[in-house]
This record gives sequence, C-alpha cells and structure tokens, in this order.
Amino acid sequence: MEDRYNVECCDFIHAHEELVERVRRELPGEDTLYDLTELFRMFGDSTRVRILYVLFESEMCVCDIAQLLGMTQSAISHQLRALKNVRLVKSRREGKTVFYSLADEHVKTIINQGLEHVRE
Amino acid sequence: MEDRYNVECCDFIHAHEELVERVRRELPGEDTLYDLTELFRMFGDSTRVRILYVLFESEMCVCDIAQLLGMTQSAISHQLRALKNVRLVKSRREGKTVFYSLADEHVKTIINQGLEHVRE
DNA sequence: TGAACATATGAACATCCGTTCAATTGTTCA
DNA sequence: TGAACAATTGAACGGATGTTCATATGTTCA
Repeated sequence: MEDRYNVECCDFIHAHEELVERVRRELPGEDTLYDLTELFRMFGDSTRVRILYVLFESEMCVCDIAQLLGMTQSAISHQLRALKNVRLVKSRREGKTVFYSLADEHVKTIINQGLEHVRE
Repeated sequence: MEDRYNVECCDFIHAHEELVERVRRELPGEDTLYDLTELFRMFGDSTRVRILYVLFESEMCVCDIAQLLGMTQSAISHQLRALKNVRLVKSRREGKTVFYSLADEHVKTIINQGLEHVRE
C-alpha cells in the first residue's frame, strides 16, 4: 500500500521529516474524523440550515416548520432526525405534536463563523 | 403552492404570527444560503478535512499531500480545486511544483468549533 | 527541442443522499 | 372504541459527489 503511491507520484517526499511527523501526530483519528465530517455534513444542506435558522427564533413543531419552509412534513421529519442524530437538535412531545429546538448554542456559533467567511 | 402544503399537513400554523414574521425576516437569502452550505459541504468530507489539517502545519505541494494521506495525486488535486473555489485554500507555483496553503485563519476556527461539539 | 516531472482536467463509474410516496405509530377527544 | 390529526418510517427514485483512469498542460534541464 505504501509503495503504490510512491510509484505514481513524485518518488520522494519533499517536506522535512520533522514536518511529516508533526502532521501525522496532529491528524485526528478515524473516529473523530468521522464524527467531525458527519457534523459538518449537516450544515452542508440548505434545507437543514433553514431548519436550524427557524429554530434560532423558537422551538417549533414539525408541521409549522414544514409550512414555514414550504416543504412536506415528511421531508422535514427526515432531516430533523438527521439533526437529532448528531445532537444539534432535541425534541419534546406535547400531546400529538412534537416540538424541536436547538440542542445548544454551538450551532449558532458555527453557522455565524461560516457566514463571516462567506461575507469575506 | 401555498395551498398544497396546507392540505397535507396541519390546516393552520400553530406559531404566533409575530414569530413567523421574525423567522421570515431572519432567514438568509437564496444566495448566501447557497454559499454557506457550499462552504460547509467542504468540511463534510474526510479527505478534504485531512487536507486542511495537513495545511495547518505548513504549506505543501500536491504530491506530498497525496503521499502523506495515502491517496492518488489526482484525487488530491480535484479536492484542492474544490477547496480553492470556496477560498479556503490558496496556491503558489514554484517551478514545477505548486504549493497550497490555508487562505485564512477562519478554517481553523470553524474546524475547532466542530471538534468542540463532537467532543461534547 | 525533447525527455522527465508535477499538476490539472474531463469522462466514467459507483456510491451516497434528499425527497417523495405510501403506510405505520402514537396521541387526543368525542 | 374509532375517527382525526401529528409525526415517523422505509423503500424507491433521481440527482449529486468522490475517486479513478487516461490524457493534457506547464515547467525544468540537458
């Protein structure tokens, strides 16, 4: 496996040995890397970001979110589940309706950080 | 279009009119929403995150990144282009080789924010 | 100029992902 | 209990996406 890439690319690594070591040391492990990308993937879809934006203002039931965003309740429910899986959102049942809300304040921070970058 | 969703879901919106208005006002426009999700999508793939992590330490040429991560130079090149399109990364040519580096410090902040969330 | 090297690019392929549709679960209230 | 409503779920479909492969571009140096 290590030879394969030496052949098809430059035949030696240009970077200093010490630098390569440092990179190898700092690189996150498989598991955290997976969790991290899984988290960011949530912010990589406009429907989910819009849902989060709605929840910035207040907790809200699935149906209201669907109407606000002009989408089917099923689509919203699927996405809410995804958001819940990575703990960006939590839910609470009250009779027939289920209210969703942000799990913590990290969400706002992350999105705002992104907005800052987008707005140069 | 507005009727369609009223039929298949709850027949009235539960949230207060004032809240609905506030949400509508705060929701980002189409364009910023697109840019924002496009940005976060970059952090939603483990190859790209690993590339960024490598660049945390130092600027580096395509070939070295490929070897460090055990991937083909073509795959890395494709991803670097994507990262460059959203200005997360910039490049500089020196003879035959092209060095890539982080475009700004936002990248670290965003990733660290994500790590914080992942690590509860 | 031509050979060697580093990078970039486009098409093709397989996989992933968001939405829809149909059906199910769970709750209320008459 | 049964009708009505809110939400969830799983399968299926179409479109997006990451990697590979083959090839092209750009640079150096003899």
